[in-house]
Amino acid sequence: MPDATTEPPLLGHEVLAAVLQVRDESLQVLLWERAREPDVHRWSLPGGRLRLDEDVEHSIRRQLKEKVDVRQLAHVEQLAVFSAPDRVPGPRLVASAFLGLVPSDNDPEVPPDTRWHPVDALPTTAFDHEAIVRRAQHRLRSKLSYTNIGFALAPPAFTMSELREIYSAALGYTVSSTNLQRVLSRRGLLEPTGETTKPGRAGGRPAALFHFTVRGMQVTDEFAVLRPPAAKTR
Amino acid sequence: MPDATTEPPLLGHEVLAAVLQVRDESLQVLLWERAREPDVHRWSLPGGRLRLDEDVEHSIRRQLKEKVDVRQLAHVEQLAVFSAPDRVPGPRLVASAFLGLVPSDNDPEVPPDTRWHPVDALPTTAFDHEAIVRRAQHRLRSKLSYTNIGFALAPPAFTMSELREIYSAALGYTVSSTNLQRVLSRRGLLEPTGETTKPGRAGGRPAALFHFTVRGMQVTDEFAVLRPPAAKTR
DNA sequence: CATGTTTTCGCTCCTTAGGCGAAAACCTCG
DNA sequence: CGAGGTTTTCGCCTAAGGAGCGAAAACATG
Repeated sequence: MPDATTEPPLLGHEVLAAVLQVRDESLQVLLWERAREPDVHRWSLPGGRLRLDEDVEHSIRRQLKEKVDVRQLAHVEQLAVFSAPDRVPGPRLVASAFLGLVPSDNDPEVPPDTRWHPVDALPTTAFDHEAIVRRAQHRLRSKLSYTNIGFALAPPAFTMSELREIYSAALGYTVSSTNLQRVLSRRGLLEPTGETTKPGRAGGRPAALFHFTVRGMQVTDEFAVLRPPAAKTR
Repeated sequence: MPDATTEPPLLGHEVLAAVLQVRDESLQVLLWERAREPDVHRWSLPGGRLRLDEDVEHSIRRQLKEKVDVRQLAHVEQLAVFSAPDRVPGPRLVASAFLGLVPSDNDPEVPPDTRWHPVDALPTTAFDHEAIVRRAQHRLRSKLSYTNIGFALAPPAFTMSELREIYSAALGYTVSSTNLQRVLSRRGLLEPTGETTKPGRAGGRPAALFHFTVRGMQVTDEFAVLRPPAAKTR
């Protein structure tokens, strides 16, 4: 409520993103190494200050574009606000945290101080950034199960084995490609392209290529377990 | 990143809550009528400025305690940050929005300028508060289906008919008490207390009383559709 | 005690997740 | 070029959870 009774407290606001990608069979997050105090040499999430003329979504997209070359962000969503008064030393700074997803087929160019780190083997992180990564990881895992967010981790076309590996890496447990295909197809999210890949040098049956349908390409958190009444088909 | 290179922009931060409760068979939200410009006489969400010594969760809880007497908030969770530069007139103000849930059995005392409004018949709201209410409603509906958040809307003990009405009102469509009981019981969230109610003046079989189990009393968004491998029983 | 009302329970059906093994389709090597 | 090895695909089955429906149970009233 914009009242100017006394003096309203003003504070800094930053946006941070845990950008996740499956690479080398594991889920990894993009971090850069701090060169200055505080928390020198600790690893922190990309992001930066919120400008006065932009909302947080614009801001995180701009910052990611500026600091690291991540144009192919397939999905970005808010995670939560991190606002503990002492979350960073110095003047109060509130953070809007985001989850970003990059399809596994591209390898964006990143500055020299920036690296991908497996989320299961994080280096010492700065401030509360590890908590943010954990939150991102948890959100991704949940949504992989009950939404179609998987498309944001997968390349435009893929074999079921490839998709299986992506899902397995992100979920942290092995999923079978048989079942994965069934589930995604049944929901109308998956479609064969018609093409097949040539088998590896070890032989094996050539794999069919799939891609997500248009319907599968935007995130829907529509997924009821207590379903709406059965729409009475006649 | 706390760098003092140039001058980091400072901005105001408020916390707002869409407090929802099922009353009179419909899902309602707590709003108060603005007495001052801007947006006089429009209805807005309870909340207020974030203080420098508290995080947003503390802040919203404090503000709700101060402005309206809602001590029995069964559940509070972050919704999202609303940060459009022009979301309120005047100096920049970012909002952290929350969802709050009040069990249907209590009728908290509220100030005279404050009213409950059915979410399906909102009055003209101030600023972007309607969007926040919509978001809250959507979040509630989703989570009712795939989590056990329902306990926060229900009284400590209830009949299945009562719970059915609560769920129906919140979800916006009729659910059967038979199925509701089955689903919740199977998940180990529901338990009969052993007691029964006396039937109304119209007669009828006395209804058994239920309550949520301890396990059902904290929100778990654990709900995988792609389930972890079957834990190999034997 | 007949009638009306509300709740509860048992049975069945359908959809979806998951498992498993056989068949299909390719490779390489002798 | 056929045997053996590899990888993918497909069909068939099971299990589990959600949903529907009607009968039975348990009360009230006149």
